[in-house]
Amino acid sequence: MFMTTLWDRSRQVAVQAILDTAVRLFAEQGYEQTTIAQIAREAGISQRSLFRYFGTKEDLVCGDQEALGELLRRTVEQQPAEVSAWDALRAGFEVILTANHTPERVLELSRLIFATPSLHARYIEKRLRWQTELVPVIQARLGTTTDPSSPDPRAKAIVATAFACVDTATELWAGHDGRLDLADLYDQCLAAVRGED
Amino acid sequence: MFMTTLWDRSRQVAVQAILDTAVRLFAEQGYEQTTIAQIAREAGISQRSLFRYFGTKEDLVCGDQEALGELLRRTVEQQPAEVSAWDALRAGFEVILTANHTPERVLELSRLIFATPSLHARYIEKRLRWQTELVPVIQARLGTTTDPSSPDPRAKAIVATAFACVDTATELWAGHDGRLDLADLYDQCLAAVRGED
DNA sequence: GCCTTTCTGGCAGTTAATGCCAAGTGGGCG
DNA sequence: CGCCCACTTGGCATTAACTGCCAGAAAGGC
Repeated sequence: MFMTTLWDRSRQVAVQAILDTAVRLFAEQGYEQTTIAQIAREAGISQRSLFRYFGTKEDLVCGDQEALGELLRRTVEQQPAEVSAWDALRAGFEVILTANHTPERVLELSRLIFATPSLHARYIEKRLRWQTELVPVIQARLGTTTDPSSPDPRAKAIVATAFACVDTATELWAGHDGRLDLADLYDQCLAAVRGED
Repeated sequence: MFMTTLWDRSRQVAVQAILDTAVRLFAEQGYEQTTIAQIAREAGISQRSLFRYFGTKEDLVCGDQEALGELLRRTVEQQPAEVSAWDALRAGFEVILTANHTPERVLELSRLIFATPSLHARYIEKRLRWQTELVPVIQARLGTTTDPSSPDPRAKAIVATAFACVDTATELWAGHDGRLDLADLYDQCLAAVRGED
């Protein structure tokens, strides 16, 4: 049923308000210099409730990635069978890009993540979970290896490399204030790695 | 001068004692369940001094990586000019591998790192610093790009990919209790990514 | 309107980490 | 040996990120 309870709605509003406050403060004075207490105060919420919405401070920046990971996996999975592993991953990344928030918000968050080592690390860690979910999908697309006695690292390696290129492209993109084309940068990274193309 | 003062020596002893205590406790009861207070108590040192030796709890596991990063950078840098970027990086990784502790200790630490999210994040963070240090070295080996107007993502992408393969190989290696050859796994990963070879 | 379910806020407590200061210890020197 | 300087150590207080607990408020079903 379309039972959007008031709880759900006010929750959505609260989450957005907290998120806006947090991102603004992070941009103004840096991530480490901003305390949870300050965010809670300015967002008009108790510290305790803030921790109920976002389990950790880092989740304020890279928290909503679970849904995106699911979208990515499904997109890659549903590519036609004749599409190569690399192209399937590329298609997935493309969808994620457009499904994201506004480009300005993405740019702001990217800058924050790449400027804060602990955030960058946590961000990559979240993405590692996406990677493990994608490995079987890519493995299926590669077919079985000729030697079934030793484990097949191909899928793992391909997925890890694709993400490394996404990361590299995003960092460059954020460093140039979004003036370059992200998809184009990704292609350049992949070309540099794979030689031909 | 070769002035190995008593301070330096006792410092070395203390560091080793703390490290042994910490790794043992982490293996016995897990990383998160072990407190700094407990490590300090069992190592016979004050909590305050422990923090002077190791700035953070995470450094107890992946702390001595600064020296390794330096070694890696220098090794890659000193490869002959005719060695390709990929081979130079491979040579660097090879040196690091053998320069490390005993394989058992490495295996133990790897398992701990891959099993503990916060440790994994910190480990990634340290490696990201290695990457940024290596990018100019690889860039020099690649030569300048034909189009100087747009930034050159090649070095960044190559370094990121090489590390992604190291990470993939290490995870597989740790998952198989070190029964496989790490260098061999790395080569397989790179072959899967780069096609030929 | 009443009762159950769920959410909220405050409070105390834990843990990692940092600054400060007094006390201890090694090392050089007359 | 005794003295002084440099450096280290340990305890204390403090901060910031979390977590558990409990009382009270708000929402939803009847």
